[in-house]
Order: sequence, then structure tokens, then C-alpha cells
Amino acid sequence: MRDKVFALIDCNAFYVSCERVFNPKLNSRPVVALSNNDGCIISRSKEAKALGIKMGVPLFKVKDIVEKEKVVVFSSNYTLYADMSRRVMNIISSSSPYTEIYSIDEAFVELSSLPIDYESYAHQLRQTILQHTGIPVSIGIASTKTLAKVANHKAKKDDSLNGVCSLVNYNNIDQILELTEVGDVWGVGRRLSKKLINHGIHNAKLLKNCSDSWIRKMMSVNGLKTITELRGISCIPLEEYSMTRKSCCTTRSFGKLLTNLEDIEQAVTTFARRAAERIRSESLAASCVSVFVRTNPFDKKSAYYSNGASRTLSHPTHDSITIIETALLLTKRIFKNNYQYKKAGVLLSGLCDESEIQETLFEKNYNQNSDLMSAIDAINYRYGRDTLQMASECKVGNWKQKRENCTRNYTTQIDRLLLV
DNA sequence: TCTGGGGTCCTAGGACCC
DNA sequence: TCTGGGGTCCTAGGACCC
Repeated sequence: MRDKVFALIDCNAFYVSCERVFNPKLNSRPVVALSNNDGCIISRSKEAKALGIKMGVPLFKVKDIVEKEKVVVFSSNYTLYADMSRRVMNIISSSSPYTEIYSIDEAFVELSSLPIDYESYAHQLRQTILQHTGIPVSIGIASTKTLAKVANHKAKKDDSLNGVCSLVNYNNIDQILELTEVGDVWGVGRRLSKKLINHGIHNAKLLKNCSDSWIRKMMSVNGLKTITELRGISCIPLEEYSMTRKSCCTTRSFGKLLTNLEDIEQAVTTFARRAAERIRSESLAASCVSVFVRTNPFDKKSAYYSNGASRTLSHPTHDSITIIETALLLTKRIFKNNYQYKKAGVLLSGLCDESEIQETLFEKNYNQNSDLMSAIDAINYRYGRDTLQMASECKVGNWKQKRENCTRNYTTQIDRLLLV
């Protein structure tokens, strides 16, 4: 059997690149994009990285650098990023029949059965994506997904490579692995990398040469897969067909601290409605609803409280009304007075396809709202996602998030088109 | 003052069964 | 006083990814 060949296409500083497409003046300036609620930095341009701004750091901790160096800061605009991602992924999908969309800014492609020169394919694809969307990407090519990640990393760092790095037929992979920090290996996170470094395993070459049994003990079966892949044996397959999800949750930090049950109920209603809408859009139904609330864990001065509760429904449903009623019941159960709440969330689990819902013996008309839900979904699709809400929500709820520097939805709303 | 959100998988340990 | 062996299922917690 022929060896596999995986290409990993990864967008460079994706959220920042999306913003730059619509504002080219930012092209050589330091730019960052923030997480929800303008909390942490989750995307950085090359210039911002060079200033020492780390991934995931809270904005307030780098405020001095941001001000002094005039770093441009964006609130995240997921509507825009999702649409730009769709465009990039469409180009990738049409370039090869074997594609896996791995995340909003990454895709794997399996190339071994295609009669092409891998590196020319990659350069061509990169050029097409840039030309059609304005998004720069880097491409790593290797015989396993884990090695393709390593190659991609190198393609990003080494400017002389023009954004493409292939390890196929490359005979000194060990040298590259030696220069790869163990924490940069796909599948080795913060905790494991600390543990491994304590045992003297600080780069990918050392990790690759560990014994199977030791790795099994340290990192469980996933670690075994990782080191096998580093040795060039593919054991994490391409997943062309996305698995149906097993859970769906909506959670948010609040823009300000909440103390009232009523305010939290408003937020939970919105979270429950959004989650219900999402599973309906995927033709799924939930059999269990969970709710959690918590205060701010970083605030050491105020009392900490965190609690959650779940309820299994008598039958799976995607009806917003049932899901919201259940969520509110659970909220009342876990809410306690005299705490300052920072975050809440709703989790729908036990998901099944809507066509597989079993009828119940004793309840009638349990699906009576389905026409109503379809009508609500159609209206919200046409006029914007929060056009129709539940009465227990509130348009300007106290929980609403901070989003101080958000760009327009240039590509998804006709009245928000870029003006030239 | 200010610290994201949405997922998946694995394991250990407890409860329970015969 | 002495107290088996072999299972399954569920859950909480820990790890990872982006």
C-alpha cells in the first residue's frame, strides 16, 4: 500500500487576517483580535507577536504595550470570520476530493492518490486562496497528520520557504524534530509538556524515541498515537465526514457582575434559546439539559460559588419552550443570593437525530410547537438572529457583553458592504 | 476595573449486579 | 473471627484541541 500524504492548510493569524482584508492599511501594523467580552488576545499579527504579546493573555495585562506601540485592537466578529472561513474551505474542498475541515482556520487534505506534485499543488492552492479571499495560509506536507503539523509550523516560521514545507522524501526529519519543542507537538498540551520536560524530554525527537510502555503510562493511548505518528506511521486518519456532535453548549461571561436571579434568568433564557436553535439547524434533539452558574474565580476577595444541575427530559426535543422551561427550573435550583455572578451556561446533551425521537406512551402532542419553531427560525434567519425572542429575555439585558471595537459584517449583510 | 467559548476523549473509582 | 470473582455502567475530573 502506498504511504499516505497529508497536507495541513492553516490560515496565518486568521482573525487578524480577516480584519486586514477589509482594512489593508493595517497590513504592516501590529494588530490583535480579542475573545468574547473583550477579554483575552486570541489572534495576533506577526508584528504583535514580535512585541512579545503572548497568545491568550488578558488584554489588561498588556495594556502598556498596546498603548505605547499603537497596537490595533479588534473585538471578535465571528459572523465575519465564519463567512471568510467558509470561503477558504470551499476553495480547499474543490482542490481535492479528500478533505477534512478541522477547525475554523485549518483543514487537512490527503494527497497520496492524486497524480500531482505535492509542493506545486500547495503553492498553487496558497496562491488561489490569497487571490480569491485575501487570506494568507501556510501549508505543511508529511506522511502523518502530526508531522504535517510540524511541517506547517516550519512553513510559518521560515520565510524562505514561501509558506510551504514538505517533509515527504525529506531525509533529515530528526533534525527538524530536534528543533521542535515538545510542547509544540500536536497532542502535547501544557500539563504533559511540563511533565515530559521534568523527565528530560524537551523536544520532539526525544519524545519520538521514548519507549511505548513509558509513553502509555505517561500519556495514555493518545500519547502512543502521537509518537507513532512522529515516527512516520500514520494512525490518525482523515475524517472526511464530520461526526454528529454529542453535545451543544452556549456559555458566556457577563459584561458586568450580576446578583439578581432575574438577570441571570434572562441570560439563561437567551443561552437556552440559542442552543435550541443550533440543534434545530442540525436536525438534532436533546435528551438532557444542564445549567451552570459561577462567580469570578480570579477575584480572590469575594466569595466563590459555582454550581450546576441537569435534568433528563421525558423525551428528546428541540423545542425552545421546553428547553427554556427546564433551564429556568434548574437555574432556580442552583441560584443563591449574595453572590456576584460572572458566568452562566446551558448545555444540551444526549443528542440524537430528530428522526429517531421515540414517541412516548403517556404524553400527547409533545411536538406541538414544531411549526412555531420553524416559523421563528425562518424569521430570525431572514431578519437577524435575535429578531424574535422569548418574553423572559430582554433586548438590553444586564448581562450583555463588552464589544467595544467590532467591525461590520462586511460579507453577510447587504447594508454593511464595504464602502469604497 | 479588566481573565473566552466550544468541543472531544480517556481514566479512575464507586455503585451495583450475579 | 473468617468475607470472592468477574463483570457493567455512570460520573467526575483531567487532559487535549482550536
